[in-house]
Amino acid sequence: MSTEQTVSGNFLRTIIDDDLASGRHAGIVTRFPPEPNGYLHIGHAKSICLNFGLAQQSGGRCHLRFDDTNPAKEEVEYIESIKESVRWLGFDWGTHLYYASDNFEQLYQWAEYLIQQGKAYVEELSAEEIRNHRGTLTEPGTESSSRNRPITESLDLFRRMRGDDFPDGARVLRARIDMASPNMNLRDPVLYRIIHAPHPHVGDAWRIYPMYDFAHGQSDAMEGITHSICTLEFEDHKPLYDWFLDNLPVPCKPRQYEFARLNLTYTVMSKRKLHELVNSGTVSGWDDPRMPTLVGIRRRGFTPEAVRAFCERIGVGRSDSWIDVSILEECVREDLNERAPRALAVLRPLKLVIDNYPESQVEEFEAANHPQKPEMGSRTVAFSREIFIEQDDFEETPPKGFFRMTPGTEVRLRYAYIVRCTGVIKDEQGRAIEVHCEYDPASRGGSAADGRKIKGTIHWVSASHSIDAEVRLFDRLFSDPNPDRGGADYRQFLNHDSIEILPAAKLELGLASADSRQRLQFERLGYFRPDPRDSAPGKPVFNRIVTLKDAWTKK
RNA sequence: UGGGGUAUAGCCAAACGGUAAGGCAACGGCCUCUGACGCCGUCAUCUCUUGGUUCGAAUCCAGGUACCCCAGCCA
Repeated sequence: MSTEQTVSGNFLRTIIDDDLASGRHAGIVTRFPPEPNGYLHIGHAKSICLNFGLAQQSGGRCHLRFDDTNPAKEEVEYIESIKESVRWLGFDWGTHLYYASDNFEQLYQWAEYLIQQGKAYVEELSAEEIRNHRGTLTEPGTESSSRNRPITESLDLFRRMRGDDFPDGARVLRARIDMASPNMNLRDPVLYRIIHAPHPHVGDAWRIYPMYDFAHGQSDAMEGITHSICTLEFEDHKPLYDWFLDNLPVPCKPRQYEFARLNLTYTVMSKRKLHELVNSGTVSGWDDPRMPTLVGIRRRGFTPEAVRAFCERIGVGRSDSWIDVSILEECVREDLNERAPRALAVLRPLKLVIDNYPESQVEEFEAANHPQKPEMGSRTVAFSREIFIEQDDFEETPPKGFFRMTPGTEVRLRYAYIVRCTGVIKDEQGRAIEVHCEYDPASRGGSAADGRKIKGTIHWVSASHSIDAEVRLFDRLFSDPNPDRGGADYRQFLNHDSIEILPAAKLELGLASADSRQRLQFERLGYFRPDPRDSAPGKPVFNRIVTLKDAWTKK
């Protein structure tokens, strides 16, 4: 059934396979149920890949359902962005797009049904009073006098709640379960509250809105969901989830299963904190390339393939886990190494003059677009007497093991010639501003005529055959692996060097017309792509997606 | 302190009573016109801990310990 890639089993896969094998279910139906109150992030990607992936692998289907039960926090903007991000990740819900709000009438009827059964009642205590009645983790709650209100009275009150007879907060509908339950969720949870706010999907049709607990399971049931997969913190809600399904005439009984949410190092994932980063101007927006949002990593240049590979690689379990962000970066490298054409670019230019090269001469060298993939073709790059090399590739007094350019030794200019450094010109501060060298005319193309081995190869760009471009380098948003650690203010761990803008990098000519759909490897530097928002025709602004692995600077 | 969870290598994660998969990282080596890529090798006598059952335990039982979640009219 599945392809050659052996997907290692996880506990959810096992449950589904068993259910299929035992005939408990003829087909699998899952759902991804975001609340449209913010943008999706990499943690959601894990859930999306899980839900859609599990359904896909078992020939079932996965629904996209908006859990839009709280109009005070939800917006159309988020609905659209979420749809866009799920599609970008590569998943298709087909015709199965749902909104919990489309079920409001049925949910309302079911709420009346519970009242009639004596299993729900209208409460007039304030939020604070309800809290005080709830008890604590170790002490049982106390029943409110509303609990024994006659059914007809609750029914009348509930209908008046719907009919807009009360202001926000004046009444709620509660389930009548057990104020002494050790599970706080069962201490007569609130089912409906009054909110006077326009709803992003159903407009002003309602004044009362169901709580998550009253909407989620029933919506699952109405959609015929077989496996309702959510994160661990909802485990305590499962008895409530089941209570509704057992006490209401629902068409089927989905089962809830929980998995551990994704935690990524050097970032934050809570919607509240992401909102704060955006609203405080710490980042430029939800799609800032440093953000863990899907719109952010998309703009940065990560591919959906890489994100999916990441979700596959990290696995699924029930123990709290912290995934190192370098695993995500490695997935991006693996994907881009295969498909990104190579190019030459110098980020921090240092002029190199080849003294014995004819003043006005220009040569063209052939450069492979991918060293392992001749089918990706080649291009020509212009070479002349004055070129730019990377500042990091020159050291007047090199550390041990350095085999780039240094006075007296030879180095290869990729695809061009072998040169020997003859000297350096420095400014008053002692910084190299111009390096001089002589080339070996017999090494045209980069290979020595006598077969001598040249250890170092550096990249370059011809001074008069290059364009200037802005290049943006991104680093982790936080300097601590876990900015949430110990309840401290995560903002104190902000990495103030998380973005570096290089205003005048030198790029080989062909890059002037680079399109934001292209992702390139700048040889020896990393993977880059033109920023889709800030690039202009003929004037790209490049984002560094991720660096190349570097065994040298690591030492 | 009530309830619900989780503990297998630096980070994830398999193993379902039969003798600790795999990935990432790390380390050593090879290759190399990208210090990239690729390739080869090394990497848990042991599964939080203490006892017990068993011919045999990461798996079963009992007791500890640590960490996470729950007292929203959020999801």
